Amino acid sequence: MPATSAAPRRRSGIPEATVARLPVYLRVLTALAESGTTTVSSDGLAAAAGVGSAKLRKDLSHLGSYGTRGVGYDVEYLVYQISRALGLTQHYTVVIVGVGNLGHALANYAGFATRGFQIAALIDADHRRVGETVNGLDIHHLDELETLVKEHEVSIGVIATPATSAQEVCDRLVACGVTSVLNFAPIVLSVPDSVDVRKVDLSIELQILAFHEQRKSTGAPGAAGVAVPDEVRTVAAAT
Amino acid sequence: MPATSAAPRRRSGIPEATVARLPVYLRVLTALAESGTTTVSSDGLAAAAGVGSAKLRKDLSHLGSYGTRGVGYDVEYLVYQISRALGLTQHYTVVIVGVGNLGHALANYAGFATRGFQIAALIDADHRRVGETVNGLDIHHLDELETLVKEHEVSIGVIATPATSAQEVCDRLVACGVTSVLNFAPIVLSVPDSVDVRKVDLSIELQILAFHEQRKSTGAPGAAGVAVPDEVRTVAAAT
DNA sequence: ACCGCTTTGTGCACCCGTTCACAAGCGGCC
DNA sequence: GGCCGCTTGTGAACGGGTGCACAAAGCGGT
Repeated sequence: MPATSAAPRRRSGIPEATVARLPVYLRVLTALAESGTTTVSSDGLAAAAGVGSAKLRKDLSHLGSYGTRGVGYDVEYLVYQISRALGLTQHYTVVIVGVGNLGHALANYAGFATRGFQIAALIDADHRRVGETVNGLDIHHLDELETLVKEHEVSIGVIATPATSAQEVCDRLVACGVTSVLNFAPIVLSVPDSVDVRKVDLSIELQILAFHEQRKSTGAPGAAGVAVPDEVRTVAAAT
Repeated sequence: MPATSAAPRRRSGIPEATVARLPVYLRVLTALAESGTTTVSSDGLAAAAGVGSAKLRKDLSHLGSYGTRGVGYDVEYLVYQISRALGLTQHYTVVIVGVGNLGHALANYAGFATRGFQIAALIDADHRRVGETVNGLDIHHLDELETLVKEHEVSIGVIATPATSAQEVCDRLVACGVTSVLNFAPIVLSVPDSVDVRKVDLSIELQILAFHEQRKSTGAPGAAGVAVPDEVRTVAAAT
């Protein structure tokens, strides 16, 4: 059965919506730290992260009271606390399955290593790619998936394969102990409830933007209720 | 400085949460159509999309009553209605800025063209890449950005540049009329309220997974048989 | 030592989204 | 033609998230 969606997982004290924002705060804070800033107010941090200051304070309050009234937050300390809350003080091992264009991009992505994620292996189904090296990482064949996952105690699998093989790869990952999956293939994966899946879908994001584009181009001042226009007015698009 | 507002956008009749799921339904439906299925029930469609059937029906009810009680939904008709609701019956032109690994992946991604998004141009700051061809598309230099955007009436910009140049590129896109931005760079972009921004952030997704991994490993070990060192028992008193 | 300024942390009310449960509606079977 | 089973569409209850507004709490200046 597909788990999916936002389950009411409250075993931890931190709301899911907050968890989703913590990495953003973390990134902004590390940038601040590198620029030499030692202290930041909730207003400042909120502005940099693109959220409201009240929301930010409430988010941080779920981790504990790590600010100083009248002053703000100590950047370095907050970085540590957020990292710990997110579990980034541990090390996670990752495999990337599918070394096409996207797989290459992922293998070269700096954001992985800098947050404690170690890429244990790149895996591809194409024998011709096996043996190649991307960003210092060897490409292994799909046959070795189980061996590699167990050997490196991989806990997170990244699927960057074509849609047709994504479910099969996912099943194999889950079967040998992977408990979290990041899926870039444009399909809905079925996994046991015990496995977390997050998906990143380029096409979906574009379509959501298209929806908002449409709203803008239809003028739409205050239409309520409404006759659904079968035809939409485009500004100047005649093909 | 206009910070990005994650405010509830209620200007259209369709809730934002529903809009985010419509592309998923659309994908499942097109797959069904290709496999020859002509009608589908809310239960069947919901299962394939990984959501609850009640939620699916409520989502679709926002578009209108396009189902037949006792029967289900006509696949082809529903595809059309969702496409129309999302604005995919219109034609959108896209530029991709930054032709690194990720840019290549995007340029080759089939999901763009198949949903009515046309890539007008690939743009990169590196002169050495200019003139190359990716997936039949020429790479132009960053200097031509304004010209290309205006000439092709681009409405959506995709930013796949390094973080350092993302804000500048974004500003230039907005300045010459782009009203929607899909950002892959790991920074928070500042844009006027009139511009929609969606971000896709690999690192953030991984960190969210890490959080859930942590929860699993600190909870009940013994599922799946992967031994994890449990040195992270720093839990403060939970009230 | 006190006062006033600043900023955090949070109680509260509101709103969006999810879920349940069921009446309404449609097709097919007898 | 009437009944029966199936499925949609939706009213209503519920829960989580957001934003407001303010009291509590430090710090610096006098």
